[in-house]
Amino acid sequence: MRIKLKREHNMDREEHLPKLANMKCQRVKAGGSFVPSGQDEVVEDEHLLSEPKSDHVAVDGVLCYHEEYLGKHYDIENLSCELQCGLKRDTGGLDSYTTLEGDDLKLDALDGLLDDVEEVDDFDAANGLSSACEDYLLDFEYAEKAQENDPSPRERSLLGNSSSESQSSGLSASSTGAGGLLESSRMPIPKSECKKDYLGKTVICELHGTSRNKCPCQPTIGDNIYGYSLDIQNPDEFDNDDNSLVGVASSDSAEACQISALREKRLRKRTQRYIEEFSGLKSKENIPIATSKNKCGRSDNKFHHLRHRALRKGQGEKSISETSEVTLSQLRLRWRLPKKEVSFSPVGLESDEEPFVSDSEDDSMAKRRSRKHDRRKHQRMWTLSEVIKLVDGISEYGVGRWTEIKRVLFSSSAYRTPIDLRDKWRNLLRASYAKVNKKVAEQKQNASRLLPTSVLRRVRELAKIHPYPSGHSSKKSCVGEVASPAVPTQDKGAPICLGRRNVSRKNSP
DNA sequence: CTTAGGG
DNA sequence: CCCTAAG
Repeated sequence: MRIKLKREHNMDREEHLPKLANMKCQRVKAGGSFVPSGQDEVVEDEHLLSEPKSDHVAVDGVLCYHEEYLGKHYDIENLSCELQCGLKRDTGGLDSYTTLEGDDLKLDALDGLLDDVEEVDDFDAANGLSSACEDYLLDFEYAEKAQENDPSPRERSLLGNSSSESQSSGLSASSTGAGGLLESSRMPIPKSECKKDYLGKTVICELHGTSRNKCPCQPTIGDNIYGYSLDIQNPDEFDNDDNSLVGVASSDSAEACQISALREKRLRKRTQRYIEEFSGLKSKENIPIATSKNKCGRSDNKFHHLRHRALRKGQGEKSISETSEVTLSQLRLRWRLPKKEVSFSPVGLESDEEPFVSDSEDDSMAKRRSRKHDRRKHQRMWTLSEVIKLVDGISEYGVGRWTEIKRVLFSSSAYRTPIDLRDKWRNLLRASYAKVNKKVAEQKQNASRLLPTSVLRRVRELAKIHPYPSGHSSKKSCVGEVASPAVPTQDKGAPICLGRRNVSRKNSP
């Protein structure tokens, strides 16, 4: 999105702009559900790919096949020239597009491009770093160009600076002139390719420089180069953006895999792998996980927010911080961590659990599965709030109505299945029994890890009411009894059970 | 499909 | 958590 907008703004020829703008908007909206959009787009892409037309080619090229095309159809020089032209005009560099876009073809190409971008974004979308991918892609092209073109040294220097800046700055860099330049340069490339005829030759100075800068070393071209450049360049970006990248990689990995499988070959593969590795290495940084569910919002917001969040982190949003701001690495750890951290989060606060982690988690999970065939889904700690919800749900709906409870209380948390609820309940019961038997003393000892007494009490009560195995004894519908018998150990003054839960449900069936 | 039960 | 059997 951002890029697109940028382009529009940048475009010198505003006449065309409106068109593009509209188109873009539509697309975006239509795509609105970034994730879902994938299918259609994919189809399109394929279609495009199949077709030899330059326009399509351009698009494709952007995504994956860029190299081939370059080799076959284009003179890099031309491209670079065009690109540069665009760049020259303004740092935005999108101009090239604008010029190109005048034609329908151009538009198409653009759309395709955009779509692709969006798709890419989709991946990221979850995480909200749309730009990262693009940058990534662009970089590739970039590298290629660099290789092919012979940039003049001086140019290089110029661009070099800018490029470096952009990288360093990370995503935000785009905003900066340098960043903009880079992006623009990259973006235009595809078009320029298509259009190379059009622009034919403008001067490339700047571009070359940039490209050069980045990948001065690469002698050869081709996949190797591709990878090469990638490695070289990305690190920086990753560092800066790694959040986004990582997030991206993690997010939607499943979808990504599917979609990517179609076209993306090396591009995505590398990225993911790369990302993963990096993520592993870079546990250091915190990656905020997107909390908001709506995808659109996400993509846009994330980007900006990420940093802010990082900054804010220290502050005290307990509940939120816990959930929302989890690094990938942290997340992993967290799965294995003792409950403490999680369980103690303030109960009420978590608006809940799920939003934040769910996406990232799912992604990560998917990722892992895909990678390792791990069957076991990584454990997700039950938070106190969750437990409470569960208990409430059970009290309300009765034991055994896991799906109901799931639906009502845990609808937000995708990762909790009815079975999970049941299992959790089972464990709670066990715990409650244990406690009862052992008495308070132990509770105190373990207190830190254990559930709050209130919860325990409730669990116990429920347990009495319905013994886990559905074979509930219809026994006590009434509260009074329940409270009295076993619970002595604790001081609970008032019978908790009564108020809320009706036992009735259970009996009925 | 959902639940129970066991691993 | 996962897997399987049973309703």
